[in-house]
Amino acid sequence: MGRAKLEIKPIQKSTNRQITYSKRKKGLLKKAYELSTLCDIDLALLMFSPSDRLCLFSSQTRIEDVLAKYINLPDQEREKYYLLRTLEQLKTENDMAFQINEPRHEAIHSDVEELQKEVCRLQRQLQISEEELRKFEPDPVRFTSMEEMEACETHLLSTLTRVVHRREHLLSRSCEAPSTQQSMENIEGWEPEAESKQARIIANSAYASNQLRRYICWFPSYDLLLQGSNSNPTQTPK
Amino acid sequence: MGRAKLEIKPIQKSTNRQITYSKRKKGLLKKAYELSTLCDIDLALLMFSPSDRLCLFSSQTRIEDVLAKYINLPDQEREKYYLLRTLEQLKTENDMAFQINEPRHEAIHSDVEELQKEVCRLQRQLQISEEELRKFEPDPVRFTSMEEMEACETHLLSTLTRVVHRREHLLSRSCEAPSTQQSMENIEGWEPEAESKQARIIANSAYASNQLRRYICWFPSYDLLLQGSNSNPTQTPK
DNA sequence: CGTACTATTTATAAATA
DNA sequence: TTATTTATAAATAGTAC
Repeated sequence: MGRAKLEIKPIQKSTNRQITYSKRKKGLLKKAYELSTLCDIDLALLMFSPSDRLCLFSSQTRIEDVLAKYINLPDQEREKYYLLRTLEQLKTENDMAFQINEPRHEAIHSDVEELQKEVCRLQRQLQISEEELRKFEPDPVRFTSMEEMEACETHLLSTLTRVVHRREHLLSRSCEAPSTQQSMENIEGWEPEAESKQARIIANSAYASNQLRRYICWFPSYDLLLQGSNSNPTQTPK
Repeated sequence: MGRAKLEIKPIQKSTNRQITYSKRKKGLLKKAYELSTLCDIDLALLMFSPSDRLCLFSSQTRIEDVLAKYINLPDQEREKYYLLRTLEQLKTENDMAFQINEPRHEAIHSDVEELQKEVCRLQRQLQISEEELRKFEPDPVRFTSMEEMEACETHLLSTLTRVVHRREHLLSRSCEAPSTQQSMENIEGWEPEAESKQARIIANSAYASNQLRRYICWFPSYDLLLQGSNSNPTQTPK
């Protein structure tokens, strides 16, 4: 349509390209609007102008919902494979529906495949991190076996032990005899060390030592965990 | 175009609607292809057929990148606000660009706003869950204060205690005197209870009781944690 | 950049196979 | 159903403002 037939290939002249974009964008938006209205369907159209500005059309909220589904995958288990399935259908559909004598099929195909891979990858990643979180934040009612419960306990205990040892290690480096209550009360006069992170830690240890003492009182068994430590263990208060 | 002028409003007859969809979909895809080729732009088109089947077109990989950005938000901090920004631009642009005498502007506007809210909500949610995970999986070297370290320990300990109490509770419900080694060896003859979850748990407790005994040997201080439990505490083996 | 004007091409509604 | 034909409506390339 138009005075002359225009070959479908990139327009070289920048001004012409911009003009054509403006005109055809308007047309495409109108067509999209008409189709979505006539057939009462959800439709979204996203494009970037030659100067890379975003232009968007969407008929309903469905497309946003699809994006939300992408994002909310962890929460909405039942919709997890929705997209993957529709993309699979699409690969077939595209070859059927897109009957233009241009070598676009391949590009579309590989785009879709990349998208599918990405979705798969993300689903795997999600599954992994969900499992990881379950290890830490278990719902005790949900346990189905004692082994599971024990694995959880072991995991928590080892993390806890690691943290406790770390603190114990830091305390022992900060004063020569941190194992007695006497010496723990003396740590208020320390000089912070050079290393920035440790300096900050040690600057807080006067407060921390008191907290630790109270902590041990609350949990009499707790200090026993420290006995596995390489550094001097804190003694149980009598 | 066509024998008669067609009003742009939802087609009532299902068959006609389906026919019009097929025809206009093809046309829209062609237009989208032509525009994206002529102007060398990134373009994506997503639509759902009247029977809710997905049809997609995309000119390059850009749109997938945008989706990937949505999805990868947690990983790619620097691109976190890209979409939000472009959506902001869009709100202005839409009013300018979409010059059709139809009351679509408002709908588009509110769609965009919803999207923006969704993005904000997800960013908040992400931040929260990241913090939550840090509580569980701390890098001890990263601690900047003793309070932080202690908060972490308390958190781990309370989770651990919760799990331990839960197990203790289940064991005590499953046999009358779970506190002696003798009675723990007798639990192999239990009748599983009616409740499905608990039934599964209890079916495993013969094995579990042995595991627990070994566990207590490995961590002599561990059973002391149980003393805060409401149910009968497990005794420390002598 | 936007509009307005055509001469043409293109899309497609309705009919038909 | 789905594909093809045909008459007509719509889009737009080139042009000028």
